[in-house]
Amino acid sequence: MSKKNQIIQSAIELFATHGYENTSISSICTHAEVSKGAVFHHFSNKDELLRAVFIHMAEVINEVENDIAPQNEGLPALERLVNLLEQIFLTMAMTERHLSYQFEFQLLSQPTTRAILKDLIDDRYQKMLDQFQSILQEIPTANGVVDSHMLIAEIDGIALNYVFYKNDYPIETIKNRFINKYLLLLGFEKRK
Amino acid sequence: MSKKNQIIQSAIELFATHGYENTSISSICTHAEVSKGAVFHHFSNKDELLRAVFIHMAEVINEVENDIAPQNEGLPALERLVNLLEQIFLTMAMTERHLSYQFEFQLLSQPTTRAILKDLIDDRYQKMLDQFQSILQEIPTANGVVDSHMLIAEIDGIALNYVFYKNDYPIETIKNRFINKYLLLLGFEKRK
Amino acid sequence: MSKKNQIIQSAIELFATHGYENTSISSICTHAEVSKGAVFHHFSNKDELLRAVFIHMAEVINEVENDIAPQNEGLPALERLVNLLEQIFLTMAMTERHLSYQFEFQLLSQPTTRAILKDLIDDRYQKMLDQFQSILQEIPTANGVVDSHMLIAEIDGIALNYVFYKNDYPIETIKNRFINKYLLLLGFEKRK
Amino acid sequence: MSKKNQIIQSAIELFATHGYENTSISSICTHAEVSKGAVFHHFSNKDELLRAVFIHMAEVINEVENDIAPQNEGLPALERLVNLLEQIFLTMAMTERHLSYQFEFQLLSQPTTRAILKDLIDDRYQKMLDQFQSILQEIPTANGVVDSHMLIAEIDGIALNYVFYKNDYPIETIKNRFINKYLLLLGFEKRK
DNA sequence: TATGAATGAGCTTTCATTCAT
DNA sequence: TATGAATGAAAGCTCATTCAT
Repeated sequence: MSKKNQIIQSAIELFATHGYENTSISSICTHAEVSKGAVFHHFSNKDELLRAVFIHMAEVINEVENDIAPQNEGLPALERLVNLLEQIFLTMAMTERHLSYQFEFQLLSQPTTRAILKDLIDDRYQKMLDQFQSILQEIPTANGVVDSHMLIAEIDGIALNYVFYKNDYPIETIKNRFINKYLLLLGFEKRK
Repeated sequence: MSKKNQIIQSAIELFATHGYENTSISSICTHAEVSKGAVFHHFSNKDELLRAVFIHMAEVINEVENDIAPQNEGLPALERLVNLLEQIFLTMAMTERHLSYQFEFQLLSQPTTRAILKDLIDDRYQKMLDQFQSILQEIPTANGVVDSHMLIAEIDGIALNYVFYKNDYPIETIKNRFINKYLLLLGFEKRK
Repeated sequence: MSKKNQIIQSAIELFATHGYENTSISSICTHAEVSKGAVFHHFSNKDELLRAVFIHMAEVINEVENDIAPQNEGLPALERLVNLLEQIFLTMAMTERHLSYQFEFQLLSQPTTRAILKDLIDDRYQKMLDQFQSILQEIPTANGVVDSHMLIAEIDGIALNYVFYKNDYPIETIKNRFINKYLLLLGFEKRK
Repeated sequence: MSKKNQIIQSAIELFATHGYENTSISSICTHAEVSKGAVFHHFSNKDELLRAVFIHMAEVINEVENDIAPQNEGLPALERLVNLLEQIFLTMAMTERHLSYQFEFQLLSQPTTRAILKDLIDDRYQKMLDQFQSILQEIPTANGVVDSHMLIAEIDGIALNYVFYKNDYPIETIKNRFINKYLLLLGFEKRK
């Protein structure tokens, strides 16, 4: 792995566990086993490193999603919606993803990091919005824009609470009642 | 207002707008027009100040809620649920509350602040859980525990997204569809 | 006990165990259960408190010595010398005295405290010198001035090492060989 | 000279003259003409700087001693003892050494510094003990362990008093009577 | 590319001291 | 006498960043 990648990997880990402000460049160097000069050679400053980290994380997530997405081709909208939600809850339950979820919430809710990443965050939100809208516009009972916002928000909220309360969280039951709620709202029958 | 209160007020404002880690005691002193010594006279360290701030915020919120709660006495469970949700969305829409919402998400998602406030956060979550459960247990079609968790999580998520995207956010329509979803899930008719 | 005395007692204990510079007025207040105002009411500043502490300690030591001294009246010089040395080693071995020995060495060897107490320290040294000289001048083989200085210095050194190495220190044997050395130097027979 | 050495040199001088607790890192920086960052780059904290200073001083002293020691090879024990004592009194009388003597007493008698340096102080004491014992064990009338402790303690005491009272101190006469005392104790004739 | 010594501003915290009550 | 809130200078230490090598 290149030094640049070592740095990004260590930064992800340390930013996520201790927070951006509480992670010094020094500690990243120690963790990544590189010198301070190396960090500033590859990234002009700490903010740029954070942006690189955010972009890297988005790429990793995209790869995973792209692996699954094609299977949805050609299915009716309702099935695609349910499949998408199932997939989202599935990745949410993967414990190795918890850290990156936590990290993202941190970046969103901290004023400084939010400002640094503003454009990237907005892009990312727009993509999620498009993904849901492209499905919902095919369902006449749906309010494409509003329901997309609502879906994203609610999933965010569930992920937020889940990753922080982990063990005791009834995530499986929530998933089922969550999907059923939407089926009913859109005028379909409950599952099971 | 006592100096101690001046300090807490300034801390709330600055912590919320710049983040806990990015707010120096010095800047709080300047803003509150007190000396550095005064801060450490009243709070043993910055962490304790944060806890005092969190407790103060919870008290203010409680007062508001207690003003409204009594009106719910004696009503049927479903009506109490809808009233509660209406009230939550109402306060969420009050722009003067946006800052404190943002602040809370920040505190929850930042590992350091979360650790400092762990007990207080847990208490607060438990209280919200109890509030929803005491209503839902009277509705046979509800799954008291699960639905309470889900309600809290979804409201969190909507608030999170709303306070960050503000102007463009279709909060009113979301509120209505949100409440309708729950009515349908619990086997009732949609409103309107 | 008066507040003033409470303060002095606490100051002795804390200065001795943590050092003068590492003992804050605040910690003395906590320990003595008095307010900060009380300390500055009785002592104009921290230096004056130190002087009061030093004077108090000297008084306590004097009282002990004066209890024993009269028994030496009328004895021949050599016997008075031996008795005095025996008494000094006896008090040195009292564990409750170790703290005040340590404290004194601290005050002597720290430039700041030494400066604050200069006059008191010099007085005290002069008194010890006089005490030994008044005995030694009656012994023709002694060099009154020099041997007094030497006795004081050596006793200091033994006390210094003893209080720091405590348990393993062969203080009893040292005492005997120490006294014998002086008997031989002054032309007398060894004891025992 | 490297910056690291500049820092150590300045620290020795300032610690010795003002005391460890009364010497700020800032003042060391000014004196050594380096930045604060440089100090903390080379020493993880003030305590570690003190340890480095102590170790450096011990090395310097060792070099001096090693220059003289070989001349003692092969001589009878009594002569080696006298030579060693002569040498110790000689270095004690060198005014440029007074500062480091004072400094050492300060470090020994201050609870905080003593704790920081505990292992180094104990090592150093053990070495002195070994040095005396290796000589005394060849003299049948000596009590190797006890007399070594006593010698160290008494020399300490004399040095302590000498460096603090300097000018008026009859150090030369004390030296002679000191050595004679030991000659007599060990069953030999006085010198001169 | 990469190193790590060096910088200096800024941080949290401590503390002797003052003063209105 | 006694309190304790308030002050502000100064402490130890951290850290992003620069730069000669």
